[in-house]
Amino acid sequence: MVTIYDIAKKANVSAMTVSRVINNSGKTKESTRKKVEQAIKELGYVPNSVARGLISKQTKTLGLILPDISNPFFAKLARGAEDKAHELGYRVILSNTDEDASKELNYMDMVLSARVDGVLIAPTSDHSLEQINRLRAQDIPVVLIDRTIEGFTGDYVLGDSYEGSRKLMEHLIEQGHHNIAFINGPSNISTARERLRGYLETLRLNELPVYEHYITEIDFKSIQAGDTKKNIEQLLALPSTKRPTAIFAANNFIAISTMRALKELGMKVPEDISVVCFDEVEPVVYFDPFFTVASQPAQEFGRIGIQFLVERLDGKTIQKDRKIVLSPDIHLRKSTRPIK
Amino acid sequence: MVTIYDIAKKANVSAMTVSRVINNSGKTKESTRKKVEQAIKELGYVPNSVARGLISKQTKTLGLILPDISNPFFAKLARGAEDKAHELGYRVILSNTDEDASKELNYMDMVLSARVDGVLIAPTSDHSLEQINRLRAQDIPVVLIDRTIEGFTGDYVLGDSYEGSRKLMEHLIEQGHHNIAFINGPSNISTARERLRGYLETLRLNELPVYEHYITEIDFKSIQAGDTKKNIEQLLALPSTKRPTAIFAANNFIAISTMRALKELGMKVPEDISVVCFDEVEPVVYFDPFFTVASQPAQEFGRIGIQFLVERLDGKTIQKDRKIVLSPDIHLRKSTRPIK
DNA sequence: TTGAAAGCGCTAACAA
DNA sequence: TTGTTAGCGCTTTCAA
Repeated sequence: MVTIYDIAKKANVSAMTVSRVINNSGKTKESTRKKVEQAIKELGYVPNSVARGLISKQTKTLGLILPDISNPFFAKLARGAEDKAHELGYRVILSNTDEDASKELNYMDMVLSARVDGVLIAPTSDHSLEQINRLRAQDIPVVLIDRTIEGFTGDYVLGDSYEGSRKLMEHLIEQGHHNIAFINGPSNISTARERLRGYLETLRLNELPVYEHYITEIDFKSIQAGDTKKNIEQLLALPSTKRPTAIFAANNFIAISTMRALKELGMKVPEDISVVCFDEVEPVVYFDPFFTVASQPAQEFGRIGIQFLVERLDGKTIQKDRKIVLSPDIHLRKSTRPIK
Repeated sequence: MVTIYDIAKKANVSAMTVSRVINNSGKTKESTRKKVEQAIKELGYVPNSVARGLISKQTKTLGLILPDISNPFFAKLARGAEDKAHELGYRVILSNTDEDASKELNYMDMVLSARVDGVLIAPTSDHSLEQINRLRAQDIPVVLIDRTIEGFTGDYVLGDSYEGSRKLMEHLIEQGHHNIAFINGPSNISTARERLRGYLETLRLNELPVYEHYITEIDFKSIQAGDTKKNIEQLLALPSTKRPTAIFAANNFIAISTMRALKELGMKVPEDISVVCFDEVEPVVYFDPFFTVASQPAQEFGRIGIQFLVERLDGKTIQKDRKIVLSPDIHLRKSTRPIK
């Protein structure tokens, strides 16, 4: 592997001069710079970021910690993040937590040992705060993405879960639905709490009763295991007058598993029951927009998150926490229909 | 930031002893190890991989270079790769080339400067060979994923594009389709060449004529720009007896843009025209399997690719190139129908 | 079983 | 404008 000393020898200068040429720092005579650049080209030299990182304490690497990159929402977010990071001269290390706190901890150690300059994370739960503070203790800036955490101070980029929830619910109610079931994610994730808040508030504003048995929670692993069907079966087991006419699925994966369960149970959407959800069900949306959804600008989440992170690294002078909450777009499509 | 010297001081030993404890190398007395471990815990020490990497010339980091992580096929592949890498103790740096050779070159420099231990790449075209050889020249193992390159020697993990193509075509022909258009990806990508070979061979075996104007190519950027519509319009402009009754879209993104164009042009699938493609259109497939596809085990691509890569790093003793070609699964669904 | 010295590739600080 | 020296945090080598 070629080092600056090889270049120095070839160009008949000192290693320091080579360093200056590479970094465009200090003064170098035009002619020596030419010589050095020539040698670099001939030997195919590429600077060693590892050595550079050791001395400068900047690895130009960021950690991106997400629940699951195979969820199109997070894939888009990751794409936005990676693009922005690359624009700004940073590399991105990817991790998938599967919403599992122990995996998350594991990846925290990993990014710590890698000495990343900053971390963009969608935390698995409020308990992640402890891990985040571990990073903070090492002066590693952390920006939250998609979710916040109780007691967290710092930058974040979220979607407006409350607003999206309000709008989806209003839509259903306008369509005549009064019995609306809500299949939520785990309430230790902020988006779930906000979506529940929107659900309850909309019922209240419309003077509709809250039926506790309409509200269920399901976590990532249970969705994967196909347990959504149990939630649905319970709802359908209710006496026909009490059975929900619509389901609000709190995210795209819940919506998909809900659709699957409904199908297996012989229920047609929207004929027999209406369904709405958060997040697009991509990429099919491009040719057959089926779901009525609250769509979030995932790619923007990623771009802005990285932007904030890097600004913390560069400027260091930003005093105030920046908390961005992006509004979802409501798309009315074919998974809902008016009743009575 | 805590270093081994801080630990050494606290535990009243030398830095070297701390190093030995951390790495479980050499002999250390039980009691000193305890002392050191205690100090590590108290100070929250995490080893610095950067320093380690400088001396050991192993960064425990791999490069993953893909066209676009927001394509569910590559997202799944990335998920498999990241999981396997993590199991084996490696970090993954993610890059998106958008099938663009200059972006690819850019990322090659990036992984080179990061001194990754190995690279898993879906190359943008046969021209990527030059870049790959640059890595090889630095003794960085490269494993190809999803695609191969003319003149490449080394490990790869591909899907059997020829076989998938053959089977999709046989299915269409069995259904009575004789006029089958083929919208392919750019022929400088091996999968496109193999899929074309399968297309042509199936026509030949069935003694059907090849119509040159049925075969078109479209690249990544043109798909993004919505140009697929032009290809479709040309096909539909043919006199009705010569118009294709089915379209074979070479991948999921082409299929989606084809569906969209057909819709805009007032054509229904499968009523007016049948469509088949490569790769699942996820995640909708889980509740509404629409497309007749050749489905590839994307996650396996990633897992096996990383496995091969790390084996090169560890063993170094593998002489023979390992070339894995995984068969696709054909799923017959609702996007095709028999004619006449 | 433990420690001291040297050096990985680079750059900050100073000197020439 | 260019070069010398030292050291980032760690591990390899050799010595005790």
